[in-house]
Parts: sequence; C-alpha cells; structure tokens
Amino acid sequence: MHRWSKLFIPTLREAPSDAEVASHKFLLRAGYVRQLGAGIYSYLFLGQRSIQKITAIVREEMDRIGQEFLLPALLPADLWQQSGRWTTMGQNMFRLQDRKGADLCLGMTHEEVMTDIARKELRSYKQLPQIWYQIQTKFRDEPRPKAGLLRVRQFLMKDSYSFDIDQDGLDRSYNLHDAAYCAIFTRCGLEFVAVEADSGAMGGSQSQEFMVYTEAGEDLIASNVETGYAANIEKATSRLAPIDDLQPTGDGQPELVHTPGVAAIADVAAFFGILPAQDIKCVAYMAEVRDAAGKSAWKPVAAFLRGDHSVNETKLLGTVQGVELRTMNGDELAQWLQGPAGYLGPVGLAAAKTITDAGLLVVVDSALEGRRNLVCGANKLDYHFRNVCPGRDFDWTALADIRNANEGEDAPNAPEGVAAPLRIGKAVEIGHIFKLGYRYAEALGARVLDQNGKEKMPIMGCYGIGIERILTAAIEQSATRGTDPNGPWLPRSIAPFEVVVTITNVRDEALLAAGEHLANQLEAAGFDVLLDDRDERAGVKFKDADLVGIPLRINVGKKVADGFVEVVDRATGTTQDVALDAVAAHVSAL
RNA sequence: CGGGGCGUAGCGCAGCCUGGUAGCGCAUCUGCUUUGGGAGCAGAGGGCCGGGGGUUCGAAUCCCUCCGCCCCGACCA
Repeated sequence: MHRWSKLFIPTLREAPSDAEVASHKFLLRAGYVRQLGAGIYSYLFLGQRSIQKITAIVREEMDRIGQEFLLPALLPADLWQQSGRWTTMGQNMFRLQDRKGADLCLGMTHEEVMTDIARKELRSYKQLPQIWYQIQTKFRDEPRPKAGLLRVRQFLMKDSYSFDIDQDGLDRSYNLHDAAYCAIFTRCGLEFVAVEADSGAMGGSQSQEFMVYTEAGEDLIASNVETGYAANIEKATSRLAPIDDLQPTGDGQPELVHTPGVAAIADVAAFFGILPAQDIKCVAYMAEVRDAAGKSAWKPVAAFLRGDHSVNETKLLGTVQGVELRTMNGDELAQWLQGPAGYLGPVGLAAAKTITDAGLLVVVDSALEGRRNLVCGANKLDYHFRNVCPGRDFDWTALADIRNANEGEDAPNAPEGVAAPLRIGKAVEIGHIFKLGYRYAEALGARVLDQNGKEKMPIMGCYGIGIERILTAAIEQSATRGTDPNGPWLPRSIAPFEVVVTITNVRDEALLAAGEHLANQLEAAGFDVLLDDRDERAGVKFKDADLVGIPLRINVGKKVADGFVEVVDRATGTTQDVALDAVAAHVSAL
C-alpha cells in the first residue's frame, strides 16, 4: 500500500517557464520527471511507475511473438565500421574513447549488435524465424532536443529485429509486429493511426509508422477513418475533384500575353479571370545528388504543379534521387529558366531526357497530366502564356506525384463518387515497423544454410517503440481533449496508480479508518491504489490528485457516516455516491 | 549550425534602460486559528544575482568572454 504521506511526489503549483507543450508541463508539475540537461531527464517515482506500466504491457505483447534480450549500450566502433554506419551516422552518434584510445559509441539503435549475434550463432534455416527484442536506453545526440520527453538525447526504446529465411517469412514477422503494436497501443489507451511511411533512400520495401495526432507532434500525416487510409504527408496522395479546363482562345496554340506586374498565382488568376487550379506554378530548385562513389553534385530542377498545389520536397527529392534541395537563386534562375521568379513556365525548356542526364530536370506533377489550355509563365518578365497543354506544348524529364495532399481532399482509395475527406494534422511517432531486407546481413556477413544446403542471407526487419513517447502522447491526447479543467489524466493502464483514495480529513478517526479499510479492500481486489493520508486540507488533496493524473479518485468524507463514498471518474467528469462495500465492484465495472 | 529569447531564493517573476551591495507572490519552518477544491493571522529561514574577466570609489545593473536552458528553422535509422 502506498501512502502519499510517505512518498516523494513534488507537485508544482506553477510550471517552470521552460515547459511549453502540455505533456512537458504536466510531467514537471505532477512530479513525474526532473530535467538534468537538454534532452536528459530523471524519472521520479510517479514517472518511473508509469514507465513500468508501459514496459510491462510492451513486454507482455512482445513475449507472444519474440524473446527479450538486453544488449549493451556501450558499443565498439569496429562493428559500426563494418556496417558502414560509423561514418554515415554522423553527428547524431555519441562517441567516446576508452583508456586505450579505442573508439566506442553509445547505442542509438541495435541492428549491428543483433546482426552480430545472428551471424555468429545462426547456422540453419531450421533456426528461423527468430524475433529478438529488447527494452534499452538509447542515446542520440539530437541537434535540438525539445518538448520535454518528446525529443530527447537519452530515452527508452523497445526495439526488435526479425530474421527470416525468405520474403514470406519477413512478411509474417512484419505482420506479427503490426498486430502486436496495435495491441500495445490500444492497451495503452492511445488513439493511434498506422501510416504508410517514406522508407527513405535505404531501399526498405515496406514501412509503417504508428502515429498519434497531436499539435505537439513533429510529423504531418493524412488520414481518413472511413476508408482506413493513412499516410505520412511525405507519402500521402489524394483523389482530386475534376477541374474544368478553359476553352482555347485564338488558334488554340500557346498565346503570349502581356501581364505587367502580375507575378503571384492569385494575381495571375485575377488577371486572366481563371482559377489558380487552371494555372501552372513553377518552383525551381537545385538538388544535390550523389553518385555511386558518393561524389556529390548540384543539379537544376524545375518543378511544375497546379497553381493551387504545393511541392512536397521529400517526394520531389525521391523523384530526382537527390539527397538535398535548396531553392534556386536569381542567377541560377536566369541561367536555367531564362526568366525571373513569377514568370517561370515549362514551355520551351530543354528538359533532360532522364533524371541521370545532365541539364535541367523538369519534373511535372501528375495532377497536370491530361489538363488542357492552362496558363503559365513565359520565362520572360511580364509575360504569360495561355492555351498551354502539357505534352503538346512542353515535355518533361519526369511525371510524378510531387505535391502535398491537402486537408479535405478525398482519400485516394475512396470509391468513385464517395466523399472521404482527408484529415491532415501534426502527429507524434510512437512506433515504426520496417522491412529492412538484406542490408545488415550483407554488410556483416550473416548466412544460414537453406533446405538445399546452400548459404543464404537471412532477411531482416526492425521494429521500434518509443516508450516515453507513449506516455507523452497519452498526456497530449488527454490535454487536447480538454474536457477536464483540472488538466490531463492518464489512461488507467499506464497511470502510476489506478485509484487514489482521498481521505478528506485524516484527523477524523472514522474517516481515516474507513479510508484505510477501503484502500486495503481495493488493493486486495487487485487495484493499484494510492492512499492520500496526508494531513492536508481536502482542497489541496483534490487538486494534487487531479494534477498527478490518476484517472479515478475516491473521496472518503462526510458521507461515510451513511456508508457512502464518492467515486470521481476523470474520463467522464462524473461523481457518483457508492456504498462502501460496493466500491470494488463499481470500480471494476468502470 | 543559422535566427531569437532567457539565466536574480525550490517555482513564477520584478529590479537592469538611468550603477550605491536585492525585492514580491507561491512554497518551506514555528505558533495559534481553520478543515470538501491549492486557508487566515503572526513570526522565521533561505540568494556567490549562471561562471570568468574588465570599467568604476562602488556592478544584479555598463563592456568583453565563456557556459547553460528554451523557442523558430536546418536536421531527425
């Protein structure tokens, strides 16, 4: 039995000024954590209890599909040099040297170590599949730690790794994780969505992120509940409503129009009396590309989109197979597009044949495909073209989806004619499952014998869950709902205690006895109970109980004389009188 | 790494511009009263004003420098 009077729960009346996001303020004010440095936190009693609730759930679900290991956090450089990541990890890796001068790093992820075990121990396909997981502290020298526990330099991660003999096996391991993750996040009380993620340049074949919508999040995602569509904005598409094309003027061929001072999309639309969607917008970039040898070069890229659309730079980067983008400066615009910003257009440009060729890469967004009689810049100050038809009047290096999907557009998988508006919002990533492929098995030389006695590389998957992010997301979620003026509370499954029994006046022997008895009863019934036996005024105890986010409170007060206590349910904001001997049953039913 | 802000008691802040050796609220401790939503009165303790250097008779205050933290951006297997 935990008695508040004996515990260290340093609640704060006011949040330290460093804290901005709701979860950060909560964690500090409720006495869950204290900060030691940028992105470095100590977990106090309540925080640690919550973390343990979370890891217990994670463990329980993971044990159904895999085996728990505990790998070192201190890792020799050698392994990372073998995988090639000693150099590619760059600044995000904490590095150190031992007394002999040997290089080491602090683990930020454990593909290398797991694969090292696999290569040394796994010999036969008969040993596969394997799913190995751990719950370990990870270290990442984040350029900018922020938002309390949301982005930190030291954090807990459940990471697992699967080894299979073939793609089918990997698919199964991946699906097992998918299901386990859904079970974990559901049990943790989170409203989450699994989104298609950009698997990056590493060539992973499939990847899903588990996200929780919250303003504190750092990613943008698009989803629609009805169709089940969900994707990171870097990957999201949408079905566009049809746009009426303009009727051609004159002979129907591109016609040069004098448009003095008309540069912005809105001005062009107004000048021609058209919709922005009937205009072509140009955004010009320089893209850094690297060849196989790792040599880098900057190539010019002109991106063309519907006037009312915006470029998704991740998509564009993927299309041109580049590593970095920056917008063109004036000189570069003059050199490659012969026109000033505001008057850029695709007509008459010498587009490279393929993205690997030299010269200007012209990338046209798929939404322009098949459109007719559009307006665009003429690459000449104060002039535009009308009657421009993609394909007839200009060519391109690549036609691809490079635009951002917008809020309210229909999900791409919605049946024709069915409205399925996308919800687009910020979200925090709480988990990620990823089909890795052969990258690490290859680099580190892991091999097993298959049914035919031939050496084969095991195919891998890796899967992560941010433990603290579950806590953070749950708090943000509760704060966002904003239904309780007394602040956020935690889902019962991950709250440090399920119930707090508040004795309104401990100097009243009868109340004290009743509270103690009730707390013991509830504990015997299997609940996690905190007994507030402090000699404080009732108001203080109510405020504290709410502040620390315990989802249920039982007030032991005057009504005890009649055999009743009050049960306050934070989730519904309701207070009910319940007979003393019926409390356990009542709480179970909630 | 670029831009901005901040650092004064445990927390929130004022004082700095215009130099004279530190103050308010909350919290803490003692006593009395109070006891269902952060009580009242009386009293008390607590600060190397982030560090170092400089200017000055004198620096929280002005100047230089370093450190730390927060926010925006860049970055983020």
